[in-house]
Amino acid sequence: MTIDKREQLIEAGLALFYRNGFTATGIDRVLAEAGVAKMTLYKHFGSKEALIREVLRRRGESFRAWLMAEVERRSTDPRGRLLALFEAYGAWFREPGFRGCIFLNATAEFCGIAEAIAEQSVEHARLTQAYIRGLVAAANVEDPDALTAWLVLLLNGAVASAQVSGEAAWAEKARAAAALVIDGAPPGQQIP
Amino acid sequence: MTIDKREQLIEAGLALFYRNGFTATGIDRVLAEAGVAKMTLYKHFGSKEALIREVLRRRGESFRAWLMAEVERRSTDPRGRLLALFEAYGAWFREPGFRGCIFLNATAEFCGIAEAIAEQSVEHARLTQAYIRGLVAAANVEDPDALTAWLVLLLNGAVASAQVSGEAAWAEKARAAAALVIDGAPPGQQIP
DNA sequence: ATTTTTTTAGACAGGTCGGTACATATGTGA
DNA sequence: TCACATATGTACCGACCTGTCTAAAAAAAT
Repeated sequence: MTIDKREQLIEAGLALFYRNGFTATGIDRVLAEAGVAKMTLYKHFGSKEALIREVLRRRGESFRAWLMAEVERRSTDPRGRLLALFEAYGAWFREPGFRGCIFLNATAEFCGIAEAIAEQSVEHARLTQAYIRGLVAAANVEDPDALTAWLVLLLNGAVASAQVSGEAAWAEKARAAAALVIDGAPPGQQIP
Repeated sequence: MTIDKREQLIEAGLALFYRNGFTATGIDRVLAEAGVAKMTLYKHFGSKEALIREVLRRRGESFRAWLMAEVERRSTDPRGRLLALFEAYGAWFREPGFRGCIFLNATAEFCGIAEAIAEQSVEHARLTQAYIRGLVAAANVEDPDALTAWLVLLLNGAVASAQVSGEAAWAEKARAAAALVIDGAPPGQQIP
């Protein structure tokens, strides 16, 4: 095969699930978009749920890679990188077709219903927070775990608020709040 | 009729839509739960979408009323009431069957798809923010709009994080961050 | 007691859902 | 050239979807 059918299914699934929701998107629409036969989907994934899981796993990988690259590109200063998180989110909110975070959306649809899918969101949150925790560690503050939690709260809040209101400016408001909690967090012991 | 059928439909719809999602919940399940005939639903609401809209409208009213009562009950001090928002949210997160905010869930399913439904979430956010704005106004800070936005971000972030992780403790983390931004916000001009 | 409104059960329509079966075709490597 | 894996189209399954219809029953109002 010149083109990997499996890949096309994941890409089509990502686009359609994100745009129209998971439950509302039928298998047939994914097949039509991917240009693939139904049996091929079930050979590769076995079920719609498994396809969704794989779509989320892949989206998590690429989103975190994108976020890290954006943060590193925007600043080299440890504190600047924390603020760069919010700038990257602002750019994300302004992408055409932005419809919130697919993991928060998946949680809204599947938490308490399809745990194997919801687990992907937990995992993405865990990995994203671990990355932010690393950025915070470089910023030398007294309580890095607390600051990490505050930044995560502001980031998630910005996503939710931006999705509901359609206003990407929530990213800048969150950035301002982040600047305040970063400065408000007492610095750790100075290295002499 | 001894019992109002319309009311039963709204209550059954709220419970089922919240627990299992909007798209995933069929009309028939709502009818069975409400103990009502199908025609009665369509006489009262005309469509599933209209029922969802009414469910959200009613849920918004009762949630905001509950939140206001909780905040007033927990503190009389202006700053204490801002923190009481987060304490009320913590109690909410710990309610059995908590599955996030039904408005954020509705936005995840319907934003960009069924605007008449998504609009209910926008309206709820608007009214909730107006209430918080009033609380902030009483706290006498220099930039009440900014503080309102920061509190909203932390509240929404707490809901999203608590839903994904299942950990209600995010409410206390958000409360700590709120205390920081409240204290970090310079006080407004003192009345002599 | 009679009229009027509301609610009922159940069948029905026209689709879509996720998933399976099967026989054919297409491409690949030995 | 032959064998093998992969992908194809299409039909099909039973279940479920929202919404409509009808004719009878229950309830409310007069």
